[in-house]
This record gives sequence, structure tokens and C-alpha cells, in this order.
Amino acid sequence: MGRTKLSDIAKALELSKTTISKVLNGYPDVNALTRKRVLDYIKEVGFEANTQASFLRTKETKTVALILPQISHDFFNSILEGMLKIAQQTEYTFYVACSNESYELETKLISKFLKRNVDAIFLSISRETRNFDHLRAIHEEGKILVLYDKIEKTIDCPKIIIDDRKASFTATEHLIKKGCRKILHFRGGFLPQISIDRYLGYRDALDKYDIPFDKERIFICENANEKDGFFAAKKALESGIDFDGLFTISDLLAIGAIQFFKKNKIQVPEDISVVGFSNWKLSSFTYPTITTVDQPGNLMGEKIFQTFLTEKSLKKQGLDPENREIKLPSKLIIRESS
Amino acid sequence: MGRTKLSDIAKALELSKTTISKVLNGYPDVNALTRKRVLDYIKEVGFEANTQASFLRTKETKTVALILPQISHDFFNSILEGMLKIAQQTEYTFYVACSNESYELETKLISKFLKRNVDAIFLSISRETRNFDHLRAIHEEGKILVLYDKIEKTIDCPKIIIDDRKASFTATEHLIKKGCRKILHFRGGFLPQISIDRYLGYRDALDKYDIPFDKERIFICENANEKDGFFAAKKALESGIDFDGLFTISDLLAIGAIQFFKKNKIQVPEDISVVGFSNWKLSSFTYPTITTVDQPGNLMGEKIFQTFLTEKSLKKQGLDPENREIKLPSKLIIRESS
DNA sequence: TTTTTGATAGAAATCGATTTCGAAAATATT
DNA sequence: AATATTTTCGAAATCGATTTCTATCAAAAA
Repeated sequence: MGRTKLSDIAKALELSKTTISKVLNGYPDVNALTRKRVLDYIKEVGFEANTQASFLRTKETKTVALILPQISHDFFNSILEGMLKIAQQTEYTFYVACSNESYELETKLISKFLKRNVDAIFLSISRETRNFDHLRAIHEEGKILVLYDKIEKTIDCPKIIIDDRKASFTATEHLIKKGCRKILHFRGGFLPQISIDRYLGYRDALDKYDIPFDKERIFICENANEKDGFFAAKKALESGIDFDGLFTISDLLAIGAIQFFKKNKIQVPEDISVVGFSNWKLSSFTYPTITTVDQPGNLMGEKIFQTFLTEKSLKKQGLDPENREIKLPSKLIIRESS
Repeated sequence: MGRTKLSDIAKALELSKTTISKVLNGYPDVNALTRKRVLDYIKEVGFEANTQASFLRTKETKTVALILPQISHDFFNSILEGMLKIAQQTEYTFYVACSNESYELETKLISKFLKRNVDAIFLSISRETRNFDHLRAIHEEGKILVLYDKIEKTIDCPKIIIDDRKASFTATEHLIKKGCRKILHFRGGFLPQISIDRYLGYRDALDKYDIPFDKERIFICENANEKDGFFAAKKALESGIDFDGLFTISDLLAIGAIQFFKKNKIQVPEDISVVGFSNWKLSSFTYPTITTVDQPGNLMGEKIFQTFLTEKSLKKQGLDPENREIKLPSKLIIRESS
């Protein structure tokens, strides 16, 4: 017999589909008594309109897509967690996909979701992405785009980010206050904005305390994993430059570096203080535990979804949004490594 | 102007919508030349049928829903990762949701997804779930259900699991071979099948090596996290019973226990050997690193999706499936804690 | 030549909702 | 009492595809 339909309700109440639909969509030309009769009955049988059918006329699917650059990553994971927590209570459902840091896959996924007529796409740009036409396509189809974490400044859309520059400043400052003057920095590649911002925060701190910047102390790690951290530390040692501190853009880099230091009898934190980034769960279980910057992933997930909702309602009212960049606060967590 | 529609193609080629649709759906009554003309044009403009519109007639949405009991959990995470990796290449899209180990939320999510007319639901049952009517509802609506990891044996559907009993046997046997005779077991609650199976595996190993079972060495941990592990270890010590080994059903429990042991000058692995479960990423970064059972999450994710595809094609052909329980192999990873 | 068959294409109904527009009934105004 | 206005409701068109059923035409069989 299948799911209850609009016409079933109409038949049962001896009304037309039109009237039932009007009640559901808040049209004013329905008698108060009739409205009540319909609402009561709907509550009784638990009717909800078929989204697929509604879409044909309304062009709204009540679905959104979250594209993550990585899945097995504590920070992105907590974003997903935070978003689901609040969004599951709404009528929206969530597509989830992973670009795997690939530009090609990212464009494919976006095109796929646009074909599915999602109402919005939430994206953190992949490491490879240099061209942004696929983001413009989202706007051309009248859909909402919300960028988070790894954003592109030139695209006009809401953006949710961590205040990376400030967080890095605080982290580096912490090392300076601990007495470090020769601080290494393991940074990311040249494109993602966050990698640049974190580097700038590091520079800010040096500047503030009149510590000369030495570009020999900067090491680029394309993949923010243990292996890259290990080898960056190796390169640092082999380069002969001296150091007493290390600020990395990821806990995994910090772990890899610490592994290398241990192997070479360089003690953490006695010989070198280390600060990571992201507050991976494992950073509080390593030996030594790692000082790190906690990024509010759950909060970010919530904000992304809420931002979409307000963006949508603004759009409906034909209004232009004002501040489209939301910076979330991060927090330095001090542990044994510093 | 919007997305290309069937009628646009029809107009451009001076054919009817019918013919275009027939080409797309492989009907035989289309001239080979016409078919080629249509296919060529479709390739040129990159047309794909609107899923929402198709659904109205075909009742297929080409969407599936994955319900995870937890998000921030390495194993479930890698299931999601594995599934996305292969499923993103298909025409299907993925809804993801999290029951948060709540029965109420689980039923709500399922009902929500059924309203959305998903083609299939992939579920790992929540810890709270005792009643299974909501699973039967999935079948009543003609949708496919695939259970994974935390399954319910009485429901007739494909099930993908780890061979938990055997894995636990191997883990416990490893402790025995290391010389342990008084092995603690931190188990889960009484319901999820996996918790029972892991306990049975532990018993199997004791039996095989003629080690008497002592129920005083079993501790129940409802939440498989560090805190529960810490307190279970505390209870074990306070109970006065002696021990030289510990097998837990989760790495987090093992970590918590090791933290307690360290605090009380009980050395791992000198005084007690410890084996965890799941191979969380962090278990290879703790001090000492933790011996554990690696569960092939990625593989499980792939299998779940593949199983759905075969189940669907069997259903279409009106065939009954044979073996509906797939057991995946796990692997003991030996590290410093044992 | 007439009839039958087969190949090909399209008209129209359908899926389940939304929305426009017009009709009928109730009420207000003159 | 006649007319104008407001309330309330439903018929029908629509969204974009699929599918059934019918029509046409050419080739084959009678």
C-alpha cells in the first residue's frame, strides 16, 4: 500500500489535494476549522511530503553536501560530528564525500552534487586546487556555497575559519616565553591560505619579541603526516643550524619530529620544545604529550550549517549579507613537550 | 537557463522525449542510427537524468544512507573512508548520519531516510537498541538493509562482520604464549554481539591452554573509553586478585588501564602485558605502544557497499541470496605493551 | 495486389507534490 | 434588494522524467 500521500489525506477528509497542500505550506486561504482538521489528521498519520516530488515544483531538495578533503583526520572528523549533531535535528539530510585532497575529484563531486540539486555545498578546498571555476558554477546554479577551513578569499561566499594567524602567534609566543630563541617552523605548502596564515603568525611572534627571522629554520612539509615530520627534523639536524624550539602546523608532523629527535638523543622538551597544531586525540597520549592548538571542530561544524541557514533566509528575502567571514577562536593546550 | 533536460535534447535533435528516454534506458525499439545520434549528442552536452524526477516513476533514488553509531572513532571512520572511496565512483550518493549510540535517534534516522526513499540503509546497531521493529520497517518498504559490525542475528539481511571471536582468541593466545596465566578481560556490555563474541574468544583461548577461567577477572566497561579503562584497572587492583595480563575490547580501555598502572608503579609489559582492540592510530604512538587487533575498516566499508550492489541485483532478478554473513579477517599487531 | 509482420517513433498518462486561477458561497455595502 | 467584496475551496497546469499504447511506414508473405 505504501506511504501515505497527499491524495490519501484528501480522500480521507473529503477535501482536495490543493487544500491539504495549502495547509502544509501555510497559505492563508484556508478556513481555520478546516486547517485544524487537516493538521490533526496529519499528526495522526504522520504525513510528510515526498521531497522528490516537491522538488519538481519548488526546486528545493532539503539536502546539503559536505565535502571533506580527508576522512581520517581528527579535525575534519570533529567538524562532521558537530555538523551532524545539530543538522540531524532539522529536516535536512546530509550527503558526505571526500575529495582526498584531489582537485579532479573535488570538481567531480561538486558536479555530481549539483546534478543532485543539493541546496548547498560545504567545502574545504583541496590542497591541489588552483582553479576555482567549479566554485563559481555553484553560484551559477543558484546554490549556496559555504567554505570552511581551507578557503579561497576571492570567492564571494560565507567562510568559516579558525583564526590561524593569531593561534600560531600564541603558539610561537608560548615557545618564546619558555625561553626558545631559535625556533624551527615546519609549514605546509604555499597555497592553502591556512598554511600562509600560520607562517605569518609565527613571524608575528618573532617580530614582537625582536627575534631575528632566519629562513633556514623554515621547512616545507607537503603532507602533514608523521613521515614528513620525521624527515623535516632530519633535514634540520643535517643542515647544521641550531635550534631550541619547533612549531609545526600539525600534531602528526610534531610526532614524526619527536620520533626523530628521540632516535638522535635530542630530548623533548629539555633540548627542544615542541608545539603542534590541531589537538589530535593522540597528542595527549604520546610520550611526551604534545603541546598543541585546539581547533574547535565541533563548533565549526555547527557554524557552517547555521551560516547556511541564515544565508538561505537572507537570499529568500533578497537581502545582501554583511560579514561573511567568521573567525572561530582556538586555544593553546600546554602539555609536556614544551 | 538551467540544466539541460530531456525535452531540450528532444527539441535539438527533432525527436520526442520518449525516444531520448528509450535510448537512455536501453529500450530496443530505437533505430541504431537514431540511437547513435542521441548518444553522441548526450555525450556532447553531458546530460544526466534528474534523479528526483526519475524517482517518481522508477521509485529509485540512487542514494544510500550510512548510519554510524559514533563519528570520532577510528574504526568507524575507516569504514566511512573505505566506503566513500569506492562508492564515489558510482552514480550513488551517500547520506551519512550518526546515531550516537542512541536507540531513539537510530529509529528517527531510519524513519527519516525511509521518508527520503533511500535505496538502502547501512547500519551498525546502537548500544542501546533492544527492539528491532524499525529494522523490519526497512524491509516492509522494500528497501535493502545491510548490517555491519554490531549486528542482530535474528534479522534476515546481509551482514558484514569481523571474526571477533577468532580475533580475540588470537589476542588472548598471544598473551598466553608470552607467559601470562592470570589474564584480565575488560569486556563490553551484554548486548552487542561483538562484545559477547570477544568474550567467547577469550574463553576459547583459556580453554585451549587449560587455564582455569575465573570470573573475578572479567570487568564490564559500558563505555569503551580511557576513563572506563582507568577505573576498571583500579577496581581490578583493589579487588586484590592477581594478574599478569590484560585483554581489552578497545585500545582506549587499554590506554586508560595503562595510565592507571603507570600511576601505581605497575610496569607494562614487565608486570603486566596488555592487548587492546581496533588498532586506533594513537595506539602506535603511546608509551609503550599497544599490541592490538587490526580491524580492516576500509575493507569493511567496501564490502558493505558491494554487498548492497549484489543484493540489489539479486532482488531485481527475483533470486534469493545464499550466504548472508561475510566475516572479514583481522590481524594481531604486536607492539611494546606485550 | 492485398494482407501480415516488423521496425521505429511519438502521444499521452503517470508519478506526487505545488501553485495559479477561477468559481461558489458567505458577508458587507449601497 | 441589488451589488460588491471577502472567504474558502478545487480544477487543472506544471515540474522532468518513464512507460504504455498506438500509429506509421516499409518489407515480407499471401
